Parts: sequence; structure tokens; C-alpha cells
Amino acid sequence: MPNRERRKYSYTPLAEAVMRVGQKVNFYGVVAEYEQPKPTRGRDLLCTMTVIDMSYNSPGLRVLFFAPEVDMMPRVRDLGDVIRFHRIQMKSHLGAPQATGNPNMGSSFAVLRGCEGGDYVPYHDSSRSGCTVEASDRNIVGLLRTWASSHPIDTLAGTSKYMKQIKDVNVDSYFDVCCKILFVSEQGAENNAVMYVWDGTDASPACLDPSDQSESGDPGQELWSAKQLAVPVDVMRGFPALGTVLPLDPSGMADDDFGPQLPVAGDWVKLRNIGCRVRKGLYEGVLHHGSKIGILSPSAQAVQNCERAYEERLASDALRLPQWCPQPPQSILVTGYDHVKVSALREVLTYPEVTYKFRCMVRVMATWPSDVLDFCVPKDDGAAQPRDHLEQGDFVFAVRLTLEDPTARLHVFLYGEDAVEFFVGCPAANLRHQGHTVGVLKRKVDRLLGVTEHGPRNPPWVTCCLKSYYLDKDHPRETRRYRVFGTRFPG
DNA sequence: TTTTGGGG
Repeated sequence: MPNRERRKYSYTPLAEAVMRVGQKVNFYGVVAEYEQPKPTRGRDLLCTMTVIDMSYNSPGLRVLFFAPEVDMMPRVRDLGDVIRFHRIQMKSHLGAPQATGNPNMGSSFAVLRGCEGGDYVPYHDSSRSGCTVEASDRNIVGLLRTWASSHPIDTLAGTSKYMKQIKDVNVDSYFDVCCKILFVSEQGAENNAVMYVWDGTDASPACLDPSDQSESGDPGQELWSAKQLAVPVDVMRGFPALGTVLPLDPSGMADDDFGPQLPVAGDWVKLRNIGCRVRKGLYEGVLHHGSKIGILSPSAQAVQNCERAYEERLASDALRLPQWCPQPPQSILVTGYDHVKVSALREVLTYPEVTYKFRCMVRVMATWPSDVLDFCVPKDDGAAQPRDHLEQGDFVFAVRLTLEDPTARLHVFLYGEDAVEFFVGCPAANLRHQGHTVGVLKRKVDRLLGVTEHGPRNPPWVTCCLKSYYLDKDHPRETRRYRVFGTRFPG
């Protein structure tokens, strides 16, 4: 544009910018923290970030950028990327400098990759006609890239007094968590997405929330027997084998039309200021208006720590066990296959072969039927006769157990001879005529379910063997079922 | 035009 005078911008080092409270400034910076656009109580969306440069490396400058639409605010892909702002307002908040931008007051931005040797074309900018990058701009960007390559930006990310791992979450307080997004589902008529997040650790067994009580007379069994996660098995197959997958409800962050800008599967994020609740005996993360979704680089220390710890877990027989089961593990159930590696229930659920055998460390959350009186049913060939005319030998155990470990819940069947072996000394019978057997069964089942005189149930960790099978050989995966075998409850 | 949120 030789015949038009080009506006010349001067860029202020951050150390100087923070001295110019009340003025509008232009600056370049390296993004050290970035939180996704989210709704505000006002008309605009807000995205926040911390930028640094060689003059102002720590703690960096907080930038708040408001805009009515997501596309009008900087969409930073990775920490360490370079950002340029024009006409951004310097302010002070509680003694700390901060900058606010808003297209309404003429603010504009351009974001470029942060890696050395990268090009000088912004991958996102606010100008309709494309923004200008001159030789002086390339110089600044190059200097920042070189400087950033020798200054890990990671020091800020992943540390706060609120930081928790998934194994330590509880309903009592708000917290932060660094985690990987495994899956984001659209579901329900409200089109509410659910995010499923993971950090390689195991959530503790949740106490049944009093507000989570079922209204039926059944003491909570129905809740406990609910299957987990509305995640298709094919999706779950892509999940890591171990570690809790925590569902996260972002709807509390929404404001009328806008939800938060959600990350996608595979991203690592730092969730800030989130809560937790218990639904059907399982933890669920909850975002609220004050929550934030910050991005993390795969190279971030927090991410590396998660991945390294997880690799260690995978490789160690002892660390593979649920993190909340007693060490060394003890079990009131006995299996004959103690040398066999323990599988997590997610591995059982996603195993590629449909007929297979596993050993698991689980808790028995519920039985169905819930009354041991109904544990035995007439065999098929006797079903036509009145129940009272049947011989004892005409009955068979048919019980469904809900098993839980930190990775999944699973319905398994305890049937026939496997059940007779399991209950040791309690043959199948018309239990309505077998008071003694019923008493023995009831005591065993109560111990399995962790029933106590008063207070919430707390099922003990037990080892058990499972085998998978199918009902229809033409559709083995669709009709896969699981049975307990090779497992005894002596005493 | 000047909010919103501003780490808790």
C-alpha cells in the first residue's frame, strides 16, 4: 500500500506497560496461561490469559478480553504461542496490574505459533482484512520465540493450593484439577454436553449422598446398581485401561445462550474452581459460573507427571490395583487364580475377545434380586409346575451382582453350579422352605455388600473371577454377558 | 458507548 500512509504501531515491553495504568497500549507477549471463552453475567463472553515477556516474566500480566462472540476473541491453541494486542486498556486491580481488551474500545489481537522457526502469519486475528506483519513485527516475534524456547512457561501452570488429583476429590470444597479430556458427548434434549476427564488416578469410593436417596423402599440398592457412564463401549475402548473417568457437567457455567467453549477429546486442561457431587453413588465434576477451563501443553509438568505416574501404574501388578483397596490386598472371597494379573473392569468391558477370563478386584454394590429369598428360581423345565410341588433339585441360583471398581460398574451373573461353589455349603433350593440356608446366605450377602447396623454401607474390596460369553454367536459383541466363576465365599 | 470479571 505505497500510496496510503500506514499506521505505525509502537509496542511496549510488558514491564513498561504495567506502569501505564489508565492508558491504552500495544504489546506483544507469550501466552503462559489461557482460559477458554466463557459466559459472563453481562452481554459479552470473556476469555482470560496471562502473558509474559523478557521484561516481565513472573508473575506475568493478566489480560481479560471481552467480546460478544467467540470469534471476536483470541483463540489461543497452545501455551507458548505469541500474541499481539493493540489498544488494550491498562488497569490495576487489587494492587496488581491487569489489561482489558474489548473490540468496542478498538482492541485488536493477532495470535501466532510460538515455536521457533515458525512462520509469521497469525493463525487467528481480529481484523476482517487480515492484519499486517512487518519486518519489525517479525523481529519482535522472533525474539520472543527465541526467549520463550529457553524459558519454560510451565512454572505457572499446574500449581495452586486448590490443586487436586481425581483420587482426592470430594464434595466438600471447590478445587482445580489437571486432566485429559477423553470424550465429550452431546446428550439429552437440552443438548447438554458431558465431558469425561481422566488423570490416571482412582476416585475414592463415594458415599451415598443423602440427597441422592431413591424414593422406593429399597435401601439404595437401585442407585448402587445403576450402570456407569453413558459412554459407548466402542468409545470406552479408546480410553486408558486404568484410572477413573470422571463425568463433568459444564451446564452450570452456561448463561442463557452461551455455554463455555469446550475442549475436545485428547486435550489436556486445567479445570479451575470446579465442584463435585455424587450421583448414583458415583462422583461427577460440576462446573459453575466461577469455573474456568484452562489449556495445558502436553509438555507441561503437570501433564508429564500424570503420564509418568500412569505408565508406572500400568507396569506394576501392585499399582494396577484400585488405589483405595487395602495394601496388601485382602479378600473375603477366594479365587484359585491368585497369580493371574488383576484386570480393571474397564478392561473387562472393552476386551476385544468376547469369551475370555479375568480376575478382578472389585466391590459388590448390589444384588438383584435384592432379597436373598429370591436368589433361586425354578429350572426351566420345572417352570410350568406350581412352585410348591417342585423338588429342591429343581431350583437353580440366578443372581445378578453389580460390581464396581474405579474404572467402571459391571453387571455380572452368579448362576447355577458357579453360584453353589460361590456360596459354599448352600445348595440351590426353594429358599422359602429353607430357613437355615437363607440365614447363612443373608449373612454372606450382607458382608459382601458391607451392610452395617447403622451408617452407610461400605462394601469391602474382594477378588473374583469373571468370564465373558455371548448369547448369540452371530452377534457376540452385542450380546456379551459376564459370569462369576472359580470364586468362593467360605465361612 | 465503557458492564461483564477481576482466582476461590
